[in-house]
Amino acid sequence: MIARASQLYLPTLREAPADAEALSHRLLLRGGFIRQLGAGLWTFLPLGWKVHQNIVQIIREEMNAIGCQEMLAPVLTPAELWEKTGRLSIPELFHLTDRGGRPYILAMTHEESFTFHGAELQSYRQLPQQWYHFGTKGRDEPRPRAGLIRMREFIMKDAYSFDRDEEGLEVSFRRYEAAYRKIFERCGVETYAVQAEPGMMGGKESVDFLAPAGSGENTLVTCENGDYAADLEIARGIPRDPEFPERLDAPEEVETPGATTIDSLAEYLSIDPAATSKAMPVVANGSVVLALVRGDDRLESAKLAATLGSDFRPATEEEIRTAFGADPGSLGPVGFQGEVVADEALRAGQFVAGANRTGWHLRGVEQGRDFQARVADIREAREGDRCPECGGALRFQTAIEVGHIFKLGTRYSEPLGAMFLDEDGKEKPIVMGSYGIGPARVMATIVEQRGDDRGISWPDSVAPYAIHVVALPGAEEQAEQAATALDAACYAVLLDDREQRAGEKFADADLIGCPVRVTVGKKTLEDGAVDVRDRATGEERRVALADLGKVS
RNA sequence: CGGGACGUAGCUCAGCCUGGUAGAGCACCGCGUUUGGGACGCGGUGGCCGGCGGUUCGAAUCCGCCCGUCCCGACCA
Repeated sequence: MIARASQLYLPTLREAPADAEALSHRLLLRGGFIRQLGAGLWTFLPLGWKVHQNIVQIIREEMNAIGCQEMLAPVLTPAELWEKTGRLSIPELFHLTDRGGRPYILAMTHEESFTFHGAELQSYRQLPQQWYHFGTKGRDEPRPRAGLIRMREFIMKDAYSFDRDEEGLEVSFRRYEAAYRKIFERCGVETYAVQAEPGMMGGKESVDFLAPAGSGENTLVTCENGDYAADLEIARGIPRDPEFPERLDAPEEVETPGATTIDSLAEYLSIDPAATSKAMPVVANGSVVLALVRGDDRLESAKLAATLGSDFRPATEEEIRTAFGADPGSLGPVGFQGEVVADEALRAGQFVAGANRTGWHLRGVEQGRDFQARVADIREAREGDRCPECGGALRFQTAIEVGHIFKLGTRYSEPLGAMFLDEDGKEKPIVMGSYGIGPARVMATIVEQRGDDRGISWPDSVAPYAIHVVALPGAEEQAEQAATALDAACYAVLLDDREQRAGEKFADADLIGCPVRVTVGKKTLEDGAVDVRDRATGEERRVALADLGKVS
């Protein structure tokens, strides 16, 4: 079937709305792939849906290839299931009731639903199982953004593995990891698999697939030598060494009037900001904990939360005065009665710290001698750090999270009673994993990574059409012939048969981004030829009309 | 949820400060000339100026409330 531009709903735009900033947002909108219905709500127009379906099909094939079975679970879900797993209070969850007042939620992911069905598995003989679906997710995002990058409703491929034990889960997990690499490769997307925080999934181990892009919500940290990649939230970097002042045998008080920031403190004392320490009092589990990082560093809250094993919040000024007897800006670990968590960078050396006396600091404060701290990696890696593996330079890029896989363990099987009887006759909870990919995010990522100022450049694997035949005035018939020949050779063909000027057709072709453009016009028809142009490279060659369909 | 901005034609925006019958470019429709990189001329269609209330003889314009959208942050499988 030849698609005719004159009949397609393909509303391309010369300009993007002023509020569209991300490249993928602008180009998908301008190319007539998507349209907005509301905040975080997007309709896929015919071409956009084609691309989405192509990505879905690649994912489907790779899931099937590892023995994963496709099914479909509803979006509307009895709230009871989420009550049992304790996830009913997640703020992003959409709640609703039916006419009888019974509570439901819109699934934002389907662990509960799949585990509910997994509970029907009875025996180790039925394990392992791998199930997946392309399910619609609803999320009451506080801030949808950037077109397809963060939506309130979207389709996700989520898969769930059911194993007897941790060893089985490990095998399943690695299989998905390998399948994901193939999927992203086939979609033409550059990704890095990195260790990540499990977040609300509450699992043990998780691997994030991050794709560097011009826009995105994650920061990918990679080493120039290719031996390290991590999400900024957990990235380890080696900071430069501070220039320490002369060593002191004991801390020494120094008056620092008005020096409440690291910059002003370092300037006042004429020392390297890296030779100071920054005190960040937080409240975790009802008590004040002092998080201490080097003066030139920033606290990475995800790392601190992981170290503390719980969420925390900044302490209020009142809590600070009660716990330290001083104002913020003069706080330090010496003499503090609560727990101190100090960053690795403070393990050795003497630093300036707040004296817990407003307007005063201490010089020569040493961890282990002057105060006792739990030493952990709680700083945010930053530009200029060196690689923890090889000492190479670290690179920071914004990235889109296109996939995330989790080892769930028995987080869901226990509360939902998904038990099986093992060989030894004992009842055990099923050990689970969950594995997600957002096809729309993959789509946005492809545009981010491959788009240019003129438009999109789809890889063959996901392109809405393989070949875009542009019919120029006076060559309509020959363009039909060319399209027919290509169609017969099994190419998906888009024929631009609209009554438009050449320039507009070319501009639209560049924007829409089919891999190959065939230009049929009077200029070359005298020689019985057409121009075949590669969208990605811009290379053009002349091919005899009679040879079309024989070559790719 | 905090900070900022915006809402006028399908799209991009002007008009608002200083109240007095709603504008431009692009798009769209018709005719003509053009036709290998977003043409030109002539003539047209299209707007509850986000909503409600207030001030005023009179509100797109001033004031208040609400709604919506975007950006930064918080948040985020």
